[in-house]
Amino acid sequence: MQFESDTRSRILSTARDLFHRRSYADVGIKEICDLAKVQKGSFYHFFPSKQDLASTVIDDMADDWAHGFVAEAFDQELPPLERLDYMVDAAYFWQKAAKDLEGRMPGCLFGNLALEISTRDDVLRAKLTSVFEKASEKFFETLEEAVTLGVMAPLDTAATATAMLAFLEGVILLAKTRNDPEVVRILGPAVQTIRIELPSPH
Amino acid sequence: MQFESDTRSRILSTARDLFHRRSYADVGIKEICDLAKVQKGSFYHFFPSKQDLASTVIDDMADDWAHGFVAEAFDQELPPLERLDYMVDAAYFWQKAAKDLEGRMPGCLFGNLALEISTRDDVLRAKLTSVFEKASEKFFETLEEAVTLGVMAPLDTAATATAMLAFLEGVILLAKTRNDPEVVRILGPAVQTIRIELPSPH
DNA sequence: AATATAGTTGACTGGTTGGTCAAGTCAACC
DNA sequence: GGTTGACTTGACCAACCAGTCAACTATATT
Repeated sequence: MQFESDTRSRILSTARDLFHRRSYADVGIKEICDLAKVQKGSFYHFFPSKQDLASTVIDDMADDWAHGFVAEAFDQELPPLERLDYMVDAAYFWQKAAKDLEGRMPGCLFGNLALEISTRDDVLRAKLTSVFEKASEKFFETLEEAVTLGVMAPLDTAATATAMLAFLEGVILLAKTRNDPEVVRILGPAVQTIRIELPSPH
Repeated sequence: MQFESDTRSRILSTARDLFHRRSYADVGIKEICDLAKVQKGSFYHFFPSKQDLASTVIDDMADDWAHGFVAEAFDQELPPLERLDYMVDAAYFWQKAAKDLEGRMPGCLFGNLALEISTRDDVLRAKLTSVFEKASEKFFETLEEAVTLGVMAPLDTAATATAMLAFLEGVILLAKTRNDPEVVRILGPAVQTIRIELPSPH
């Protein structure tokens, strides 16, 4: 037994790619197997069900994400407000690259899956909630630091962090609908203007 | 022949409801027919295909929407900034009502469909783009008025309008993922803080 | 060499999918 | 009373779906 069977990881990356470019319901296991050059039975040797595959895909992508450009964007070395710009830039370049390559803006895998399956599958919904939660925490830390450094007036950092994440998801949604990554570049930077004030004292 | 055949409108409202609560791919024509108490053949008498049904559902919902709470929220009588609050309130109450009734937050039908099918069907994607375009125009008019009245400092009204729409869609996406309409109530009002400045004259 | 186990193969199942169609019903009009 | 055309009926279809399975191979352990 290897660290990670080649077959398994081939299934995983193919599924991730197809789920991202199309949707959960629209991609069948047969198609995944064909593209990954794997037999049906082998698939079910590694994954008990399609739902379980989706669950693993989410974990897998969340991992890559956290160790990839999210880690880069939220680099502690960068001044806090620049991290927000970095995040927007990274989203723009990624979406643009995908569009240039395949003609279509795939959007955010997590956002896509969330809207598609969160009314049908509570297990996956919970998983996606926690992915968003973790992303929101990165924004939170960034805002806390910005406030501490005095580059941002005090505000409700927790709520604002979530609002910023929501904004980015919304921008990507709109950009995907227009199939135009430029939407991300134009609207994205406004993430810095979003503010939710602290509950007023007295 | 009536103004609108009862059968047709029964199919339409059933489909709209199911597509909204679940998804396009997850709802089959048989299920729509069963719930609408209509035979398969009758369905295909009125709609040439499932795609055409979806197209009609989008038009139908966009119409109801434009003449319903969007018309109310963007009422010319209201001060411009209050219209934004009204919009958020309306979204909150609608989502909350749906959740109280069925246990699930359905989110925004347009947003849901956009992420699910816009990489697969350009006809429907174009239709959704125009729905968002129209909504964005309402924000645009509101911002223009706010600037004219002097209650808002001059800014890039067109870009900000789209950004505000994106924000609301993102907030609803996150709320749906958490299955918690309160997210809309808490984050929604921050829509007023979003600003995209005019290109600097220098 | 014998055994155990991880991985692979591809045919198979029962159910569902979007969509078709020939045969019919019914009300309106000539 | 005959004809037209909108509407309805339900059986039917090929393709596809997620998932199963018994037989097989390859490798590692004893």
